[in-house]
Amino acid sequence: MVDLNIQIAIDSKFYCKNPESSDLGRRIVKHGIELIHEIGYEAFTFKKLGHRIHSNESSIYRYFESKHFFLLYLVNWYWSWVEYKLVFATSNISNAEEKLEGAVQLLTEEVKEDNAISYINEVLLHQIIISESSKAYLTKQVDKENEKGFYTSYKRVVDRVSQIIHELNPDYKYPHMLVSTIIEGAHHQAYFSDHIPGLTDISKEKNTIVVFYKELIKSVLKG
Amino acid sequence: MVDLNIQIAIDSKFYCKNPESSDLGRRIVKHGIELIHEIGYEAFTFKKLGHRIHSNESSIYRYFESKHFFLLYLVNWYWSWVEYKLVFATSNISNAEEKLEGAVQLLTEEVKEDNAISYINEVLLHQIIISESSKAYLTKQVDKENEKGFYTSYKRVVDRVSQIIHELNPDYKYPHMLVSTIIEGAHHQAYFSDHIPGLTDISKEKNTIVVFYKELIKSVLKG
DNA sequence: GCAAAATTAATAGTATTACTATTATATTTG
DNA sequence: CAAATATAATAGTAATACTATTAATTTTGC
Repeated sequence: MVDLNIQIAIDSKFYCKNPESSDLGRRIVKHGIELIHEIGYEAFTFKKLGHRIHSNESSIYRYFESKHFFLLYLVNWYWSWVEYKLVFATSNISNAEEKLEGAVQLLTEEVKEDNAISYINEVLLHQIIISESSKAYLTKQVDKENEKGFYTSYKRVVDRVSQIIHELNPDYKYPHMLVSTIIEGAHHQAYFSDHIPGLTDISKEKNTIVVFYKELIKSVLKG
Repeated sequence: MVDLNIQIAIDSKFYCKNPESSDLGRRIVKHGIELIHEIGYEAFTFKKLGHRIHSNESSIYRYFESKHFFLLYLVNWYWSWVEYKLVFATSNISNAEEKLEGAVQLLTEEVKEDNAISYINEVLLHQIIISESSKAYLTKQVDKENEKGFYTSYKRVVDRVSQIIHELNPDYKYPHMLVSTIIEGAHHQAYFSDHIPGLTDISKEKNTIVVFYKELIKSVLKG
């Protein structure tokens, strides 16, 4: 995937001060991703992050209201990035079936290369999405946050793929459910195959997950 | 579903002292479920629970090592209960297709009735499983805990349904992935339809989720 | 080049959490 | 009815998830 040093614009509701606007801000995001990846969201604190980047807890709070908002920021960044890749990967394909296959590929495959230009390591971020992102919405504030549009970037991705499904099969009644089942499913399967393999059918050839969901969506849309 | 006042036996690794063995233990579980349902896992503490049942934080610690173990206990109870229902619902059906349909029904439908005999409210517990259970395994200790068999009751359910799939279609390569995709998917869809409806295709008639996954599994196994 | 503004760092403090340890008081049971 | 066990009460700890204040540094606008 060719990345032309893109800028992912993140809505200001996710931060106090835009972390893209300063060196400190970018270091917070970069090392924040690394630290969450290393020790997990529960053990992650702004104090530890401050220490790691030779800065101060209180300075990080000037960028992010809380660690929950930091996670929301990362999740949002991720889905905006996926949307960008999705548009790029499907824009000049006219055949809906091909377009859908490309989309499913993108949503279910491992992220393997880090775009070294940006300060965000997409490989690590993808792993964080798999193992931590549900903690962003499995909370008692979900309704309030949904109203405020905190999950729109995720919804936009689901919507775009649903539209492709609609092109291909206008009678299919559950495109959104199908897409979100595949997205969440691919994340779960990746996590399970690493940690609870009894819940999957792992094989050493790596792209079992992609094959499984490509077959699945084809069968389902055939009816 | 007729429940003959069944006893779900939970492995002793989940508790310090068996909560079924005393009135206090049963009150801890009963009101623990209610409290987690009310305020969510993050805000839930043994101190609050102790206060609610007019007992003491330290007394609860004699039953459960930590709130994480309390959640593991509940999750385990849930899957043991589902396994029981699964065996009951499929045992005297000889036709594999019918059996599978019954299984999918059971795994994707809403739990609506509380078996008032037991001290566990299955309706609330099901809701907790939907919104909190992934927090039991999305942790950095998952590998250690999987080794110790903390997720075997979940695996057993997945295995049983996978076996039915195998009966029906011995060539199908991914029965475990299909089953765990459906189980996790149904939970997600239930949560999304309540909280982030843009990710689903909700309709007021309630059993959309059941219909969706029954159709899905049929299509997939047809190939 | 310098003062004002803005940013960052350092320090201290708070309420709460997730526990452990100890002791006292009930309750059960042999 | 004494001994064993269960429960309750109290106190204490290190860490968390912050807020507030002040000091030091950097940026910028003229």
